[in-house]
Parts: sequence; structure tokens; C-alpha cells
Amino acid sequence: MTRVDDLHTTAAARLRAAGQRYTGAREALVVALAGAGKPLTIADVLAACPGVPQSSAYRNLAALEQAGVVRRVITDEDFARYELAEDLTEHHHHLVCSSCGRVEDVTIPGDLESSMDRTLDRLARRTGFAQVSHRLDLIGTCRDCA
Amino acid sequence: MTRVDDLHTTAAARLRAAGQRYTGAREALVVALAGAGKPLTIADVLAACPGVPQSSAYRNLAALEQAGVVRRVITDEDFARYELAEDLTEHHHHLVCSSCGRVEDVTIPGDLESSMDRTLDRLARRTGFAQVSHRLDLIGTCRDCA
DNA sequence: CTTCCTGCAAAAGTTTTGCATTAAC
DNA sequence: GTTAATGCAAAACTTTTGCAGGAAG
Repeated sequence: MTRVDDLHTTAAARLRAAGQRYTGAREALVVALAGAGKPLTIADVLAACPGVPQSSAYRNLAALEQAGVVRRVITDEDFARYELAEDLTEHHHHLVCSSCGRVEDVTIPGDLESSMDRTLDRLARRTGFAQVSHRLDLIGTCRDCA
Repeated sequence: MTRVDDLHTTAAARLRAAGQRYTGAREALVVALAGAGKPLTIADVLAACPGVPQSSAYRNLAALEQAGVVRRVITDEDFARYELAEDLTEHHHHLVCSSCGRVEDVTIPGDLESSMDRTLDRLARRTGFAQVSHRLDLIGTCRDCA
């Protein structure tokens, strides 16, 4: 079974667990997000999934998010972006260009990641907050805008 | 000169540098943000500044943001929040409750902060990205929702 | 007196929803 | 067959903008 089959099997299972179905439109959305290498806007998604109307894209992305297959990504743009849930991809962060708004995925060396995790764990413990996750983005200037 | 006077002097100077004026409405917005202890929504701001119409709030917050007095804060809600620019407040991060959406400011011990900064600096250097700033939020469950 | 700000109302943009129909299981 | 998904259009919501009048420097 290939990694892609695995992805679809997992997506279908999570939807089923939520009482929902893994339809063609939903599979198309997952394929688009899996191949992008960065979080996609609704416009990106619609371009990658011709024939899927906007309202279905919104509704299906919401369903996939509730099922834990997709994550809605926050940016400083005034529209949302979507990517696959973290446990379906490599752990990564985002580089956000403050000049052109471009967003790229970035993975960092394991030792940096674990140093970061240790720091965040200590931070969570000291604040008495039940930490579920963190959100870390680097905001700067991309190579094209520099 | 008190700290509050200082805040208003700085705000006025930054606006003036951008060719803009420190009017009563803008002062009211700054006072509201300075006293909140957390990033405010537009609704919060309007409640704290009676008589300021919505369009003026948006326009003035945008002007204050461009002048470097105010920062627009990104959350996973579908509306924006605003706080004073970081150099006008203590450096802090945000605790975001994934259950009720509540956002709180949090400051962390200096040693944790500098360990974090070192990690982020190394991260920026290795990615070849011109790092300007970072965005770090803790997302978890607040004391009321636990 | 020139430039910027204000306030109202209308518009623009993204996202959500009602409803009848179709598809999935 | 029963339940959920689809597609269209219309609505809801946050945010932006045009314009005429008023305030600031």
C-alpha cells in the first residue's frame, strides 16, 4: 500500500468515525492539499479542483477539519488557508513573507525542533495552561522580495 | 512625565511622522488598548469607545497600525483583534483557548524568552530567510474550560 | 486655507446557509 | 430506503470605501 493510499484510507476512516463519507469531492480536496507544499487558499483549492463549487469546497473543508484531516491555517491575509492535519504530513512551520504575503512550508533540523519543544514545554508548565499545541511562524522577507 | 503621558507622546510623534494627527478618537482607541491586558476585537473597542462609529474605528486602527502604534493580531476567529505595538508594551505572547476562543496576554520568564530567541535566530539563519519577527501562540485549554 | 479626519451609508470581500435534488451506503 | 452530500442562489458577516461636511494645524 503506497503512502497515498494510506492517506486516503486514513482520511476515509476519520470521516467515517465522524459519521461522514469520503466522497469524490473530498478526495479531490485532499489530493490538492497533499500535493501543494504550502497552505492553499480557497481560490487555490478551486483552481486545483475544477467542478467543485465554492460552497462545497467550504463545506467539505469544514467537514474535513472537524474530522481531523485538514487544518485551517491562520495568516494575516483576510481569507483562510488550508493544509493537511499535522499528523498526516511532516511536522513543519511556515515562512510568511510580510512583503508579498507568500507562505511556504519549512521543516527545520531535528535538534532545533526538539530544543524548541523543550522550551515550549517549560513555558506551558510555568503558565499553568493545558497546552495542546503551539503556532509558530517566521515572518520576514522572502528571497524574491529581498 | 508619567508612563501614560509617554505613551500618548510617542503615539502622537509616530502619527506625525506619517503625516497624521493624534485626534480624540485615536487617543480613545489607544487608551482602550492600553488598559485591556489582551488583544481587543472591534466589538470590544467600540464598547470601550462610545461615540466612535465602526468605520472610524477601522480607519483609525489602520492608521495607527501604519504609524507603528498598533498591531493587528491574528487569531483563528474570523475577525481581527488589535493591541498596542510590542515596543509600547511588555514583550508577551498569547494564550489562546481552543475551547472558548478566549485570548490572554502572557509574559514568560526572561531565561525562557532568550532561549526561545536563540532557537529562532538559529532557525532563521539556517533557512536563509530574512527574519523580521516571529509569531508564537500557545493553544490549549484555559482554566475555566479545563 | 489646505490637509486630514469624521460619519453616514453603501459596497466589497469572504464565508455561511436554505432548500430541493442527487448520491452514498 | 435512509442519511448525508451537492449545487445553486441568497444571506450573513467583517471590513473597506465614496462623499459631503467639519476639525486641525
